[in-house]
Amino acid sequence: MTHCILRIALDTPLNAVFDYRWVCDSANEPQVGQLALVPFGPREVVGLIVAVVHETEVPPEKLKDALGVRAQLAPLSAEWLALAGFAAEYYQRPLGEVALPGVPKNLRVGTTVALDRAIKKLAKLADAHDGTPVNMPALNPAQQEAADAIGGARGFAPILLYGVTGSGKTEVYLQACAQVLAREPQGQILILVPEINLTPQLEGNIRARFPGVMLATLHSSLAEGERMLHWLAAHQGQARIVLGTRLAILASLPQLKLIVIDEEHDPSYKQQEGLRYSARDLAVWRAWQLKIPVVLGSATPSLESWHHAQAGRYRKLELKERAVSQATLPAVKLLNMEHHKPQDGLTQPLIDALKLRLARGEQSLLFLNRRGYSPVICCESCGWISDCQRCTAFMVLHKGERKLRCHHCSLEMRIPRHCPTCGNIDLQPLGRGTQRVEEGLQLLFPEARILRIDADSTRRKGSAQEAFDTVHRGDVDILIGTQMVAKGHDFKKLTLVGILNPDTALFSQDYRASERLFAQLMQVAGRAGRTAQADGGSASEVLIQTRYPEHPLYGAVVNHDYDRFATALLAEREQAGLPPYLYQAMLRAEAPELAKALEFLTAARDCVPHEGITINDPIPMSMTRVYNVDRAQLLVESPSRPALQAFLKEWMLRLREMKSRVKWSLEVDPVDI
DNA sequence: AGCACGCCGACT
DNA sequence: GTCGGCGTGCTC
Repeated sequence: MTHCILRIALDTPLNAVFDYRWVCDSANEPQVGQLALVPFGPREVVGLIVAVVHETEVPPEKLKDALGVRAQLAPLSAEWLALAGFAAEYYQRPLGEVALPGVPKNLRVGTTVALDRAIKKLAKLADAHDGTPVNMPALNPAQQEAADAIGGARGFAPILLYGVTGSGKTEVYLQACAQVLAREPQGQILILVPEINLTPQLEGNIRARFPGVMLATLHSSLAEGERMLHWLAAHQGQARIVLGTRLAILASLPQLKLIVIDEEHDPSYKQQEGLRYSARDLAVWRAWQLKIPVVLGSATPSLESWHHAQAGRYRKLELKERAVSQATLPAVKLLNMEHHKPQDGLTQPLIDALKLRLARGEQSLLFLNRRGYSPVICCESCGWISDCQRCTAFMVLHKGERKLRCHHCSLEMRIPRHCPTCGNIDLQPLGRGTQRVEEGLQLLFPEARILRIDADSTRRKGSAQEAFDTVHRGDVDILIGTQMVAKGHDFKKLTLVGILNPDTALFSQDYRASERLFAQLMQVAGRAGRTAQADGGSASEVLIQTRYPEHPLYGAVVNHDYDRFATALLAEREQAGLPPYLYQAMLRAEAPELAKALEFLTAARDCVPHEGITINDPIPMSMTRVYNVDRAQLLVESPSRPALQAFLKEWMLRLREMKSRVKWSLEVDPVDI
């Protein structure tokens, strides 16, 4: 019996590893990659063993004994540790903060009963390794070519699968998966989707197609017991297909042979708090590390991926046709709101188009990315508007609940009967959200079955699914919704899409806004006409109400021309010196007083030399105050990623030394500027 | 980040 | 007299 020292990463913002004593004979030492229970301050926590050594600098009186090693669990592989290590370094966070949050909570507590139970349960399940697919539909030639290219790819192979909405990308993934499963008897496949709740049919499709393989899902709304089981099934190599959201990119997958990122342009692949990683970027790194193919699928690829494809670094596979023969892309028309004055937010041509669909028994979808009744109310006589007391934002009118609500801090108040400043009783709603459009529709079409789907109408768990089921059953004539309705769904009877107020994003300060708007419009337009019309006649259409019909973005949407739009946008980015031609990081600070936040950022700007790095001036964030805290930001740029990385590493050391009381955080490759 | 320790205001 | 406010300091 001797002692060894376990060097352990813990889930704490402290940028350090911690050493613990452990009694073991030298033949039976714990292994790197195992989890261990240790005392940490007044608590007991589970950490990750990153080294087993025999000496330590830590003075003996500080050194504590580890309490236990999770020996039942196979160590996390060296490759997985390297992935976590890379992410930690790249995003400038401590290793423990990257490696541990993805580990199921039941593995991170003092007791191992849940772990032992899960291991036993999985051992009972027969190893389902028969990758033979059933009911494989025939592919069209372009789909077949893509599936074969992915299935046949060897080594590191980043592939951009660029296919119009409805072109059958999912079928390509599934058949490529079938090829990989057949070739690699133990191989695992990771499929990432933006939001699992919006793609419930994908899980069903995979299960139905591959009845002989174990499928595990990983996403944030899993119950703890399930999360444990699924994580373990992936870690032990039993689950051969893992379907998950961005957090699944950090799953332990010892036999990983293929990664698929569906809708790779989707902003939800970027984590927006804590460790701000891009699951898409980590997926490409992971594929590179393991020398395996990675498929990035989209109808509107991110400019980053498009740029890589144009430069030949990614292989581009294109699906130009809709998969269902006779299902054509919808005709997109712009309705100039200067010519057609809207009533209740709807122009006459759109109203007529809705009438036509009602008469034909077809479905319509109205898209308005703004929930609530109206985004603000104001007093007509003194100009008072419904500002939030705690945020730089308006209180949104929710008429049904008779409340004003701030969408940023959730502050609620009753609708004032009269103006709080001048007493005038004539308070007017300004602008319109989905609730107000719904109300207008009910007046215009009293006989129609109208359904609203947004975050407010689907707050109860499972209610979103119920709502979508209602639409799929055909029990809805007009669907009005926010971006929730834009993704994924195949509405068979849908032949009209109306887009109500997209103009605001055209003139945003954020240079990525137009890229996002374009993707969103293409996505929602793609909901229409996904099935062949029986009579062949009732073509589907998309009507966009705008004040700027001459804007090139709309021109590109009308022509379904992502290619040209992306090329133009990339040229602009290159000329303006913006990503992907430049690498960025954002330092953000928050404090009760804006001046304190700005002061910190100014000090940060000057605290370290920065040759080859551009540090901009600190500025207040566009929404400066949220929940009584003022926020400011400092943008750092460099044309060289390694140079930026080297600078950030040094910078973080200095900033931590500053011991400022201001709360700050760094985001590498920021998406919201 | 947690969590404890520590030293000053309004309550049973 | 104490409950508790959040400043500051530590975690192998």
